[in-house]
Amino acid sequence: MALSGLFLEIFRANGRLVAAGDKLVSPLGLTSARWQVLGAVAMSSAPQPVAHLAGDMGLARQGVQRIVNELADQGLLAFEDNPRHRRAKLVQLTADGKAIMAAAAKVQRPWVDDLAADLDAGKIAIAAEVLKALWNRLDEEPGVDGTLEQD
Amino acid sequence: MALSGLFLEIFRANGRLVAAGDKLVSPLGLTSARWQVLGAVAMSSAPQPVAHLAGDMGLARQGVQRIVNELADQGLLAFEDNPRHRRAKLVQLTADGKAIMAAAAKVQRPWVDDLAADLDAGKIAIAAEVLKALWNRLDEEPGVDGTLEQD
DNA sequence: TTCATATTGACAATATATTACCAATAAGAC
DNA sequence: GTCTTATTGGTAATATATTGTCAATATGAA
Repeated sequence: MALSGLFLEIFRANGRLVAAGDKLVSPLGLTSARWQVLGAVAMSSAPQPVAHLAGDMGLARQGVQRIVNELADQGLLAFEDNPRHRRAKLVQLTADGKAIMAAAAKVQRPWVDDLAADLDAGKIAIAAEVLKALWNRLDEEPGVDGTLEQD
Repeated sequence: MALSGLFLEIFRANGRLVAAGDKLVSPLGLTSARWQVLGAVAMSSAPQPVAHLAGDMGLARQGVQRIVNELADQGLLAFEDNPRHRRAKLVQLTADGKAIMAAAAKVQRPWVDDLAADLDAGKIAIAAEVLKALWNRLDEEPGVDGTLEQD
């Protein structure tokens, strides 16, 4: 089954990407996970509560919460009052957070460009399309009772 | 940059696959990680020491060691003396281990077939090819000093 | 309003992974 | 033979992520 083979490649690629990301941004005092959280905040058009960020990333709410709290302690993220929900504060990049993301982008760009040079752009697009279709199907996957579970 | 987008899809797909695998084999008392270790043992043509299995999986030796030890305590794996190395025992599936892998395959097959039905087989192959090329490049990636690090 | 439901954050327990370091073993250079 | 190096397993500390549970808050139905 070709699809099972793809699964193994996804596991392997994921591990290497996390390791490579850790190495890339460790001089900035970041890790892959923290960088990804900062990226999710940066990419969102408007400030989001933690639960929404976790949903975007496809991760459990609680894990993202832990990292967001630590990044806030570190001064890279800040909580803003949410007029629509008293508890669900909106997460924003601070000036320091924006600066560190700019620094990360600066080391990331040549690294990604170098990687991309060896790969076929059309095939990259197809791979991204397949993976997105795959995880979208997995998100819809019903439980044994036919319901979709949350949290 | 299209490649950066692919990275995000890999992270998302990885998380969903682990979650789906956990759900699939939890009735058997397995997790995704243990299932993958058992799979690595099953797929190897000859019994391997733990360090080789970890290399095949692209994971740190120590993490695989922990799971192998637990699976051995559970009676699913067994260590066999290695004539070429006194410490590096060879890991093998026990009868129980083979039975549980057969049971896992039985629930996995229809699940994978169902997923594959919605995806283009040719594109799956391309995606696997791209991911393999990607992590191969990441494995070669030199450190800042130009050397390849191990362990 | 009142009630049920969903969302959100907080906290704890656990599984999964990493890195770092050490000891035992093996292989090869000399 | 000796010495150096690489491989391998063991152990510990830590980061990452999951699930489970609870309380606070918001939403919508009755």
